[in-house]
Amino acid sequence: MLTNARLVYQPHDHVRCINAALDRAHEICANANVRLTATREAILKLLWQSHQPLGAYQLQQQLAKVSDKPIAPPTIYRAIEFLIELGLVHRIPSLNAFVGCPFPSSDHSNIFLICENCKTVAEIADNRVNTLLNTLCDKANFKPMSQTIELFGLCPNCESGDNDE
Amino acid sequence: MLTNARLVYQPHDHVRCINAALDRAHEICANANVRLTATREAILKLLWQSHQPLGAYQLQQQLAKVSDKPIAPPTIYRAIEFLIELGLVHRIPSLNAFVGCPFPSSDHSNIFLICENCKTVAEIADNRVNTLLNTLCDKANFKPMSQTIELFGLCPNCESGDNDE
DNA sequence: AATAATGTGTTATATTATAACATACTACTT
DNA sequence: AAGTAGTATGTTATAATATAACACATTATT
Repeated sequence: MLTNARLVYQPHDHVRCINAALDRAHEICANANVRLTATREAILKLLWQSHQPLGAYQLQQQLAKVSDKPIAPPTIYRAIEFLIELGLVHRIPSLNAFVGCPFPSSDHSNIFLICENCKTVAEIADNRVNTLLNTLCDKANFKPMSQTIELFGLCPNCESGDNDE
Repeated sequence: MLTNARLVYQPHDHVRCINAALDRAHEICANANVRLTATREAILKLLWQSHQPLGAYQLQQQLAKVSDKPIAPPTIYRAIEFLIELGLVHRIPSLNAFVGCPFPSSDHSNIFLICENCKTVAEIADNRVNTLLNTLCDKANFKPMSQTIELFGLCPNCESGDNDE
């Protein structure tokens, strides 16, 4: 099992998250021989500012603060698309929002723990889940290609009464 | 395990699907002491016309053919909300669309098999999945409340080369 | 029939996402 | 270094999805 849950739910040095993510991104882009342009990197960085997913228009607003020129939605969506294709970012469909992937090079079971209170999202990858789902698909004669598993509930901080918003 | 996959992927008497769904709906509404109004019933019926999810505006168009008056989005969304709350309908977040639930009274693991070719959606409920996911949540100290599991791939008909659109 | 509760109509608008075409940048070739 | 193909972004407009706010209608109950 692979997860960033422990980290996400604890106070931690967030700069390290960001730097680690950017390092991974540079490496992955280099290997894939594609360009991590300024806009793309800026968006990835913004997505790692917290463990709460951001929508495209939130990203636009945040970018406006950083950059001098306003950036229009198509550019945002293009950059997001790029990052998703490389596995660096996930879309959380039920939130219409995007979050950085903590283990972009690993197998993706794409299990998201979404806190309904503070909106924090942690991710899990677990082979047993994939195995089990594959078994179910087999029985149904369904050939799975990709998946998104969204679990909604309360993170440890919010369940214990904290309001960590 | 509970699923409608076999049924969905085979030619079948569709009128029975619809009638069964409406019967269940009437019963559930009666038990809950809420009203299955004409609009709500019409929308549920439309959602059972096929096993392909429909968006709110598709529902609106279909309704326009049936009803005399045009029905505005808020009414559609209200009816959908009602049906979802009763467990009669699911939202498929990645499609922004809605589909009838084949076993509204049972435990919901909410596993959707979404065919990327013909868009057909089958549903599975399986306790092992829930058990496993609960175990993972426990380890992460996350308290799950609800979930949506979307599996994208090819249904048996589309994988075998048919184009069952 | 009066009333409260529930459901729908109506208008406007918010939010999310993409199409289509123009321009700019990058890397490679010669 | 200039030309060129490929890639990335800018720009404008608009499509698609969803909801807010308030008015009116219907239903159930007394």
